[in-house]
Amino acid sequence: MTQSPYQIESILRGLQVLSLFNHHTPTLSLTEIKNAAGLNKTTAFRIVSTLESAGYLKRDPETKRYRPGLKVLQLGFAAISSLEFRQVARPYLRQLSEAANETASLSVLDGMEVVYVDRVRQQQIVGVLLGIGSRIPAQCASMGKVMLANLPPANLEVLLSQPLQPCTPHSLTDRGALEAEFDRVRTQGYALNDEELEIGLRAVAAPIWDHTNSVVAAINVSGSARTISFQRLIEELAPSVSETARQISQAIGFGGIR
Amino acid sequence: MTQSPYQIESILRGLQVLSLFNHHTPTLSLTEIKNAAGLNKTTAFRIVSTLESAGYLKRDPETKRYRPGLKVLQLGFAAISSLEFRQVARPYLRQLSEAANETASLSVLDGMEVVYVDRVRQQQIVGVLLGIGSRIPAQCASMGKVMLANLPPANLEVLLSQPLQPCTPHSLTDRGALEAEFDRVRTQGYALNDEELEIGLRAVAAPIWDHTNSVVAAINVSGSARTISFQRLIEELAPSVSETARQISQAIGFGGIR
DNA sequence: AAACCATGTTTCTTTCAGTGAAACATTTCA
DNA sequence: TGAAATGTTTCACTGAAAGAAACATGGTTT
Repeated sequence: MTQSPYQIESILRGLQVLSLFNHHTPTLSLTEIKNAAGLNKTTAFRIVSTLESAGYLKRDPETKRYRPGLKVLQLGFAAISSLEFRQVARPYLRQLSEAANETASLSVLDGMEVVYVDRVRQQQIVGVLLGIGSRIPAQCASMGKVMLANLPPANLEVLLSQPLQPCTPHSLTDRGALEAEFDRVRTQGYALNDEELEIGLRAVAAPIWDHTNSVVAAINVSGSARTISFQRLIEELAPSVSETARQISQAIGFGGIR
Repeated sequence: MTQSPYQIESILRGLQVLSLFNHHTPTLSLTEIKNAAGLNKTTAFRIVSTLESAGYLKRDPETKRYRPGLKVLQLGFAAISSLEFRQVARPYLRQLSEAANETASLSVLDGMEVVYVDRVRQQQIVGVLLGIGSRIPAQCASMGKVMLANLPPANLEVLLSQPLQPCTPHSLTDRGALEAEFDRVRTQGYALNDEELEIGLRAVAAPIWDHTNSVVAAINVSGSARTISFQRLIEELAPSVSETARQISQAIGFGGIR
C-alpha cells in the first residue's frame, strides 16, 4: 500500500462504511455506522443513502438496518475472478487434488484469519465444510502458518501481540511455540497441520510467492486422518504441495530469490 | 433501489471505477479506466490513486495496470457472509442435498445471469464445475427461470428485450417459448432444466421469497442425467425442492401471500 | 397525557475538497 | 528520431460535501 498524495476523503469514507460489515455484524443501524466510523450523523446518513441508492447497501424498511447489497457481492465476485494467482493456480490445484485424491485449497491471509479463495474437492472432509469466503483462525491452519511465517517481522509482531484462541487441544497458542513453529516452517518451506484445526483432520501447506518476492497466498492439501497418515503427510504430500507451490510461484513471476 | 435526494458524486465515482473490473477485464490501465468511466483524466488518476493507497486496487508497477485489491475481496466475503437468506438456507440446502444424494445450490439473479452463492455437492457433476461466484445465462438455468418468472413484469420486459443466447440445442431462446415457460413455472411453483444448460445435466429449482414478498434467490438440485431420470426429476425432486424452498422462505419471514 | 430520549431525516450555511484545464514527464511506436 | 499516447503534477476555481441545527418519529418513563 503506497502513500499517495491523492486521498479523496469522500471515497474513503464511503468504502469505510462498506467495510464495517462482516461475518459478526452482518447488519448495522445508522447510529451504529456513525459511531463505528466516527462520522458526523448527517454525513453518515448521506453516505448510507448514496450507497443504498446505488445498490451497495440494502435497508430493511421495518428495522431500518442496513446490510451489504448485491453490488458489493458483484464487486467481490469480480475481485475473486481477477485474482491473478487464482487464475494461474486453478489448473495446478486441480492436478494436485487429483494426484493426491484429496482436497486442495488456495487461500489468502486477512489479519489473523485465513480466507479460502479456491478449492478442489475430491471427497467429503470429515467435519469442517469450508467454502470460498470461509474464514478460520490463521494459527490453527497449515496455510495460515505458512503465510504468517513469511510475513515481514514487524507485521507479524503486530498480529502476534493479540491473544490467540485455540481450535482443538492440539492447537498452538503459546507465542513461543508458534515462533518455533514459524522457524521450522521457514526452514522446511511447508507447514503441517496435525489435528490443530479439527480433530481428525490433517493438512500440509506451502506458500505462493509473487514477482515482488512477497508471499501472497498459500495452497494446501487436506483430508481425513483416516486417509492421510502422518507418514503420508511428510513423505508424499509435503513434497507434492511444495513442488506445486513452487510451480505456481514461478508461473506468476516469482524470481526464486527470497 | 430507491432514488434518494442524497448522491455523493465522489463516492459513486469511486465505486464506478471498482465496478469496471470483471471476469473479462481483470486488469485495466488508467486510460482504459478513464474512457470506460467517462471521467476526466486527472480525476480518474486521483480516484485510482486513492483506491490503490487504500488497498482497493493493486497496481503492477511494470505494466502500470490495475486490478482489484484484497480489500475488495474482503468486502465481497463480508457481503456473502451477511446475505441473510444464505445463512438461513445453508442447513436446508445441506439436508436437501443429502436426501437427494445430488448437488444442491443457492443463487441470486444479476441482470440476465444467475450467480451461485452457495453449493452443497454430493458427487461430481458431469461437465460444468460451478463454484461460488460462477455465472451462467439465466434463461438456460432452472434457477434463472424461476427468478425471471417471478420478476415484476416491467423488469422482466427490460431483460427480455435483449437478444438471448442459447447454451445447448435444448435451450429456450425464443421469447414466446420463454414466456410460456415462465407461465408454467409460476403455475407449478418450480422450474425444470432438461439439458438446457449442458447436455447430460438435469435440474429442478424453486424460488425463495422474503418478507417483502419478493423473490430474492432460488435453490435447485442438479445432477447427471444418468442418476436423474426425467421421472425422478418430476416425482421426487420437484416436490422436495419446492418444499425446501417454502421452508426457507418461511424461515426468512415470508408471509405466504403472493 | 406530557415530558423525555434516542434515532432517523431535512434544512441551511459555509468553505475547502474535489474538479478540470493545462503543463510537464515518461513511455511507446512508426 | 519525432510524434503520439499515456501517466503525473500544478494551478485556479467553485459548488459539492460537510457539519450544525432544526424537525419528525417512535418508544419509554413519570
